[in-house]
Amino acid sequence: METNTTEAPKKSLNFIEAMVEQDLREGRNDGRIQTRFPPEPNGYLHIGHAKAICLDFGIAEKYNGICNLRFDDTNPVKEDVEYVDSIMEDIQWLGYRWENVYYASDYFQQLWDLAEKLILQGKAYVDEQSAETIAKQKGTPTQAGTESPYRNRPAEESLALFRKMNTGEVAPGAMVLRAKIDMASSNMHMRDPIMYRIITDHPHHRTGWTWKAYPMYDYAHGQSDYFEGVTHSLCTLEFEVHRPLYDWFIDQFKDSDYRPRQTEFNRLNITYTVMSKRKMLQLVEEGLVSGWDDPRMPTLCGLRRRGYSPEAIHNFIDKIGYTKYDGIIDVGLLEHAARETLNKTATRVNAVLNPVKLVVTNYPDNQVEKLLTENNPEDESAGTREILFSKELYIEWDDFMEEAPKKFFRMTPGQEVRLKSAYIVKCTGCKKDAEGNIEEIYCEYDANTKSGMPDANRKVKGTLHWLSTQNAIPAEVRLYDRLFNVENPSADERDFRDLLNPDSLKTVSGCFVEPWLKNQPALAHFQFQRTGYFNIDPDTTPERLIFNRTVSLKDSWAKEKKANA
RNA sequence: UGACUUAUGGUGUAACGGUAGCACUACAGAUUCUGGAUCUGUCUGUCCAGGUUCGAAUCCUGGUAAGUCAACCA
Repeated sequence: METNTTEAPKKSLNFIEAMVEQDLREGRNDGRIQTRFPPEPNGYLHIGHAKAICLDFGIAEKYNGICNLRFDDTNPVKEDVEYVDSIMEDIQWLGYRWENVYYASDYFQQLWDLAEKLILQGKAYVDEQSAETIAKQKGTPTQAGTESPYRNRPAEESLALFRKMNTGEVAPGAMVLRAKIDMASSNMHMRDPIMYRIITDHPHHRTGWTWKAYPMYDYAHGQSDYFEGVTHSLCTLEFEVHRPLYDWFIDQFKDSDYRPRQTEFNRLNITYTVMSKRKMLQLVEEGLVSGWDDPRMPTLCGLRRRGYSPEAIHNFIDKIGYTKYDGIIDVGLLEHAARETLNKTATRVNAVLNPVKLVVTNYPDNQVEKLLTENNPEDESAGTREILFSKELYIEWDDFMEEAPKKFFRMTPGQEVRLKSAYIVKCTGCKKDAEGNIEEIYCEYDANTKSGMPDANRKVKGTLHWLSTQNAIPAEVRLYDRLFNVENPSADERDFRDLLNPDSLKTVSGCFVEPWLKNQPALAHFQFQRTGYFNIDPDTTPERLIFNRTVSLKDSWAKEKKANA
């Protein structure tokens, strides 16, 4: 008796979902689930952030919780509203809605009050040593640090100085507030970490010049979680060593059973790609790419411009999973996710990237026919459209060989091929100039083999895409390849700029496409039949139609050619 | 020569003490009006050494390897 044959196979939980379900079973935090996505507004979101976003928002969605967006804006030197806007746009593009938007800067007063309390309890002190001295005293991972001479100053003294830190009376760098924990801890982060530093030369993007002393990440982040009622604070592996400090701060202030908990997962690495904000910024600033939204960039705006849909991103994130193992994902998986998603939705069109003229010698000179072709064989509801056939056509250079190997199923003298949605034609030769360069190719068509007619079912090995010279319109096509030549640029000892792939962008002009593509909106995506998935670049103007290649189609002929080369 | 974390085919990810499975890749075949798509099949794996157990990828001990940490960044 099989009762559940119609049920989808149960997808196994990742370790975070398993943890959440256990927390739910145990009634932790009253069964409440709350997460947050906490970007610093100092750069554009990339595919690695998408992984975190899908987890933060996904967990909340799945377990009837809420997820807030919180900007961790505690360092006015680096942050800007420009980034706030793009971050919100990208999250929404991915299809998520936050419950609330918060800013760590919303809590500056609360954080300040708590810090004063900590000082009064003798758990924090103002240190007047220089940054260098403090760094030196910190010790090394294998060597304990030494205590600051200011460590045991009276609490009232620290409090008075702390207040001065925020009035402008104290120069940046002259004083910091430190938590008094353990200078001998094996965890460097517990060696009296800095809680506040003075920044006076940059206005904060939200609070302006109001504050002179700003809280550091470790203090502000955990407490913000606590203020908001976050239950699951999910972050990447490099924050693992921060967790004891996160917990320490929570312990100092916690006044009920509620407690947020930090859990770390592996960040996303992809082959032939860099995922560091610093390196991306460098690529942009040094003009090595055209901008944050260069289609070769792993930023969300770059992927969007490249032709990736939110569905393709989700599809990819679903495949890679969440663990604590710091590996590197094959970029082929990202490409596969794009093909898989686009295959179902992209309208098939004819586009000839590298055209050569094909003359159907036995076709009437001035005749033109309208033929029907399907928009998407994967989706019958996509319907059909008309295309124009005439005596003179364009086909790809790659589809002709005067002397071809046996496995070449395309245009070569004496061989029959099908012109997609049109006729079966037989190649009869070509015309050459004085130097022997081929100028045009000749063939004869069989009038009884028009698509839909009985003779059209004749077996031919190859089917070619084509365009009529009567109505094809010119276009520019940008072909993208991986940005880097080495699998793992971050692990390479050479300067990452020396590892760039010089052929990551090939601009091809003189292409031809179907005329109706002129009127499509930016980012609209298509499959260029037998070639790949392409979308309309926002640089497109009425005079200049530009396409980006999102990803090529799998090409077993290219593989065959390579194998025999 | 410290602390924390991790280790399953080429890559990523399952198996929660009981048949090592899935996806991508690669390779073969079927099919096809896209050399696309689809379908079928094949190759390849539990880091090492001990221990506990009827039984270990899973638990324990010890190695080995990798990642992270010494910003007044987040």
